[in-house]
Amino acid sequence: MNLKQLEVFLWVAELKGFTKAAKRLYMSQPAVSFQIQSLEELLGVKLFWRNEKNVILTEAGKLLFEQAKQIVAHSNKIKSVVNDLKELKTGSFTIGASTIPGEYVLPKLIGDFHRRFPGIQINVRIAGSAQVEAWLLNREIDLGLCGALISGKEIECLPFLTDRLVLIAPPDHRWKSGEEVKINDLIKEEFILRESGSGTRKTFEASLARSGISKEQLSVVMEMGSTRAIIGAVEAGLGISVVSFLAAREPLLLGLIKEITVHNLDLDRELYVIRDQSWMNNFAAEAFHDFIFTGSPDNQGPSANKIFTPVS
Amino acid sequence: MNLKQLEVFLWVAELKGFTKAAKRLYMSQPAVSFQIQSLEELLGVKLFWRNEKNVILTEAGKLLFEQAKQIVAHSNKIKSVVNDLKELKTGSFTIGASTIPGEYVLPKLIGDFHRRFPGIQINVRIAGSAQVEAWLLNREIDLGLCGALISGKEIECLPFLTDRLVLIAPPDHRWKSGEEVKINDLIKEEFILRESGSGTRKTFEASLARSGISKEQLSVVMEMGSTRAIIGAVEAGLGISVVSFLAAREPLLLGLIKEITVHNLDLDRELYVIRDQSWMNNFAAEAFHDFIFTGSPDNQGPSANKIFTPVS
DNA sequence: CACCTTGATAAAGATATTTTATTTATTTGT
DNA sequence: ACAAATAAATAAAATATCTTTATCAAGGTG
Repeated sequence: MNLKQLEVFLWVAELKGFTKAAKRLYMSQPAVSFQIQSLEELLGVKLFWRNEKNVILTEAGKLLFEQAKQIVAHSNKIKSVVNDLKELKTGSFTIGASTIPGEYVLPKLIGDFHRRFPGIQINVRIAGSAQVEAWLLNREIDLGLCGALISGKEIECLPFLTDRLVLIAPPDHRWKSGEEVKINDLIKEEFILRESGSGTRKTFEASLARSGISKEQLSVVMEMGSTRAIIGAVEAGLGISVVSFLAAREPLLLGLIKEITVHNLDLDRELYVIRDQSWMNNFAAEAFHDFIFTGSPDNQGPSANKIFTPVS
Repeated sequence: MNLKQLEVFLWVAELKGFTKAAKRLYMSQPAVSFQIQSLEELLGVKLFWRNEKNVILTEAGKLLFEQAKQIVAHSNKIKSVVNDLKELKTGSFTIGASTIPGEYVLPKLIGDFHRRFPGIQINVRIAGSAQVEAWLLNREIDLGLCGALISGKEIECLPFLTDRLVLIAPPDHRWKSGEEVKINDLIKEEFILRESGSGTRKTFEASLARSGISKEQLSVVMEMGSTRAIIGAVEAGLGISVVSFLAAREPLLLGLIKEITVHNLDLDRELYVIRDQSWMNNFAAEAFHDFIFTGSPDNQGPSANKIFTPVS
């Protein structure tokens, strides 16, 4: 059997005539006869009662008519369903993000994207950078947002946002807000930091190393797995810290903590979108990837991209 | 789109390989590649992620997989549904019958037929012979059972059962049960008869005419539309009548009425199956038509055919 | 590094479908 | 009733489509 046969059959039944169906289908009448005959032969029944002046469905024809309508409709629907996928009217993808981009960048991005493409379901996973990379290689996520790369051999990695780390201190710290201190002054302080291996910690230690200070010279009094918890600890006067500006912004504005500038210490760090080049493209994931750089058309890009210079 | 493409697609997806699908489908691997490519081109999406060692469905492929399974299953079902019709596992037809065959022959026939072909739905209409013929020409019924024909030009008409009319009288009538009376004796009697135009009445009048008695010579004291009602009236002593043996049999056996023989009066009459030759065949109706003559295989024909000589 | 498996591609060959031309049957208009 | 018209069937040629054989390229394996 064959969809062409069914389609021709439906039109012959609908228009009650081989010639009429042929015109409707832009084919010759013998071709219609041929399709109907081949279908009748296949099924072993006459489908039409050909007679004086009219062509009428037999019982088997009536039965087939109902079934064929459904099949042809269903097969046409396939095209539109696949098209919906291409046109981002439907679809889904999974994005993984490390904590800073996941908590401070992704929510707004997702919000804007969802407003633009309401039919797309987005699944989000948040964990450490290493886990995000593992998920990607494992093909459990379509895209990742993270602060640092580990292996990176098969992974496409594009910077999409420049974050910077800021030195924060409790409001009652002897350094004044906005004061510029020297790098060596840091050695005397007590630090509360994210665990080793976290993107933030690695960035900070790399910056110090560039300024000739080894990580062992710092006095780390506490390690915490959550940037928000660290900020809370700094607020409480337990020590000072270096955290992503993205996370510190609100407590800074509220005066719960203060920012200290360190002379000559470069604390900028890129945030990256990562993607497995060797894996297939998912329309929605690709659209989101583009969206990260271009932003929504009806909304001049995610706010994070405005605050920090977007990097193509 | 085309069912072949979908079928090949399903097997490639199922077996996760072009070569494996090719073997399963008894075709060459390039033919499989061709079908998948043409489908991908048609839909404008990649359906498989072809890679080292494995072939994996893309998102669009997964979507298509679900739809294609249904379509292919549905199209396969068509063949079996049509086959059920051919094999009389399903189907329906409408039969019309005049009162005598409809009430005394058809019930048993239908019962036997239904036992033999339980999937077939039978619709029955009962009315006068003229109405049955009109229904047939109007194509409202597939078959008809009746006692007499009117036009008959386009109608195939086969006798399937010989009925005979019997003269019945009340138990207390002066004629004795089984007594043979002369035709002229009938003129002195008071008759209760079916209406003019009914098969029974026409047969009776035609028989009388053959014996030289015109219908005006009879004294008809009552006309009734129902044979059963006539028998009741005869029981009650309102007169005598001539009715189908089929209808009179039970009251005769119970002694509620008695049968009188009329010397030299031929009251046999055929019952006919009628069919419109110029109309299409319905599998179930045709099977029933055959069944009327051959009877059920597991049940030596309908009892009516045993009591009266069946006529081929 | 030779060898095997898997899918893609090209070109020839085989099928299937469509068209043009014609036939048959029936209907319609005069 | 007879020519013209309409509708479907059929035959043969033309075309389109699908399949195969042969071959290639890439990746994995012993």
